[in-house]
Amino acid sequence: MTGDSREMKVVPVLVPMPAERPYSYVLQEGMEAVPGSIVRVPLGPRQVAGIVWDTPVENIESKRLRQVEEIFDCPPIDETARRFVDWVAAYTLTPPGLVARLLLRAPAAFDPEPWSEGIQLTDVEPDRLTDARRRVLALASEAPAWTRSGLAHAAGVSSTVIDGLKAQGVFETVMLPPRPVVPAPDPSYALPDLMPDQMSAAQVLRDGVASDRPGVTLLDGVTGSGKTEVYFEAVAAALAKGRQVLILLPEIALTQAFLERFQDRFGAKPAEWHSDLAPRMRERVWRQAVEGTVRVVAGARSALFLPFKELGLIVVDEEHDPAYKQEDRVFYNARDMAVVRGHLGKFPVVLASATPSVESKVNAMQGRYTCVELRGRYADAALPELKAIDLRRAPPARGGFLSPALLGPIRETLDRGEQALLFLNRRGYAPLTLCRVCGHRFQCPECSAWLVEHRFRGQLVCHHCGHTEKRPDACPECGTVDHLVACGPGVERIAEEAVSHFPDARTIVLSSDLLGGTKRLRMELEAIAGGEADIVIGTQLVAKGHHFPNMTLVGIVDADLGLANGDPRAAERTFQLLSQVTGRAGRTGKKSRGLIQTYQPDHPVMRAIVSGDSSAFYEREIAERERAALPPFGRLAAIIVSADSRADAEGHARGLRRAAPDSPDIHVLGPAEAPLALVAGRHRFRLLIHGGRRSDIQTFLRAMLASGPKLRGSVRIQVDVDPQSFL
DNA sequence: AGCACGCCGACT
DNA sequence: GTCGGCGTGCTC
Repeated sequence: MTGDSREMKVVPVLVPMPAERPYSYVLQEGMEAVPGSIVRVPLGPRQVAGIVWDTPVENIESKRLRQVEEIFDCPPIDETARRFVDWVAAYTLTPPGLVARLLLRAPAAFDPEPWSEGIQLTDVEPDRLTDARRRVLALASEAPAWTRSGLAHAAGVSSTVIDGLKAQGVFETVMLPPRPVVPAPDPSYALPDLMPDQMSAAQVLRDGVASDRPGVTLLDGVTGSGKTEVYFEAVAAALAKGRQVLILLPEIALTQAFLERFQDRFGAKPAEWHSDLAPRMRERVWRQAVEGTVRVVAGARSALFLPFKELGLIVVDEEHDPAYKQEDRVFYNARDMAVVRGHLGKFPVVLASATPSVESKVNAMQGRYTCVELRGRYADAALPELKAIDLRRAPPARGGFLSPALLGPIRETLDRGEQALLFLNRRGYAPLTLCRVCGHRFQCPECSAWLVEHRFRGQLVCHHCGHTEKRPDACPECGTVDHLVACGPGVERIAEEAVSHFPDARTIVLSSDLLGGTKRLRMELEAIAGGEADIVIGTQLVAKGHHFPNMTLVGIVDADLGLANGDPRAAERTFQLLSQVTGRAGRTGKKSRGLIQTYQPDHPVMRAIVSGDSSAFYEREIAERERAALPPFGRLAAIIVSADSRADAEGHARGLRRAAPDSPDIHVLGPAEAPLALVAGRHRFRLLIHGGRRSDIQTFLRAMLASGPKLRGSVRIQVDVDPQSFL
């Protein structure tokens, strides 16, 4: 070796920005990095954390290279997690750097947690004993080490007592390792008492975990059939094997009640991971996941990107829930990516739901997933009696929206001292306001959607873009005063109607525009569960999580709402939503019922809900999707327009339909649902195409470019993958 | 993603 | 004459 060519060690580093490939950096003298090491590197004017990657480094002029500043004292991100980042990046058309950023969401966690100072007993005897000293010494021998304040507090003495003993040498200082965020769960803490079908289902899941058999199991069980207890057995099996477990839940379902159920089974709570976790806790969970201290994490979708040391099972509860889709920056569906992570890590994945998504049903039918069904219900959770109210036969009184066939049962429920829930998935007072004189309709100036009246706030609000304006008294078109009429119902209007019928009942409206945010919402939900309301009128946020022990009547105000909005998943969503909402009435132990107001009592969704048998509904839905070449059957070019978010996409779709009337059917789905993307310009505009032949897509694009909205720059096809190729 | 640079409209 | 809008380009 010649003197001037001292060996320079160059490493690829994935930096947290939209780079298509890792950047190259030079290691300083004596630095040792392996793939997965977390490093601090200069990037432009600032310093960022990046991950040492393993794709070969290509030649960069050496004068452009900059040095790695620091290698963090942190276990390297493992091979599986790195392949997962690459996979997600390729599948979602996201630069790998941005995906890597999801893994690095806890900046302070790259340095080890500090050890804290503690004390432990020595052989030295104190010079004399006092009452306080006796208590301290008695307690101190019960554990190997204590913190100074912890021991003082436990013994009920001032910490000066400890200081005195320490000065004599009775205690000595020791360094204590960081405290685990949660105690270790014990897989055999409280073995459950399972019913026969739960037992066999649990056995299937346990076997999958025990035999290290990777693969996906769809756990399909009606509300109240005990799915949670069943998948807890899979969790127990994974824990017993020394593996970590991730339980994914839609954010709203991550409740105290769930954590307590887990604690009842395993003797300790799981670590939590969600968006409003305190930063300090977030860092501790991240660090303890990578070090393997934390054994079970219950988290929202972003928990999928925690750098687990030895993950051995993922459970996706409520797998059908749209909250698993992330539609900003990195577009992904956490349920699908969980399947991928399991596949790459060669461990099992359990998808649980009472109303599985059509995709998962198809995957189960076609043998990609193992299907485990739970049919039975606990005795004390008998199904509610469900009935459709045919609004053509029993119409509401003029100007109202509640049928006499629903009002009667509400009265009876109130008379029994029980609670009623009226469900309407529409915020505000009325979805449309018009002028009775000239017919003017209030529209959003930004996006041309109808403005929704919010009477409590005295505003007109666009539910699309958030635009608000004051509700005027006069028509802006013809100037006539006091002739504006509200059309159609929203929850506020239903509340008004309920109050007029039942003035003595305590009525409450629950919707996401409730002032006071999630905290207030949680309090309201608890108050309702505690019996502080008689009639609850709510949007879809009442569908999840909470148990209302005295809720014996559920009325669906407009079951048809949402069936006719052009969304290819409209029927599926409605089925899932209605079945969750009617399920709110089924867990009381008392006789309960669900009444469903509809103009289409023969619609497959209504039949499925009322009969409790969804098989015909799924069959039809699958056939329909297959015919229309919609997901999960992406064979033909079903064109989906999308942009940076679903709301944006709706706007683009409207523009596109106007500009290119000959374009194929345009279905708007969120970006997270579409694996093949055409990118026009840079960020502005994204067309996502589900399935389809490249030639069809190009034909469509050519037509669109000729007649469509102005597209910046060139249009290119980035990726071409089959939506199910990961299985 | 962040950040700098750069080129056209309303202001002390 | 400048402040500041956001369009464009770059980061090993």
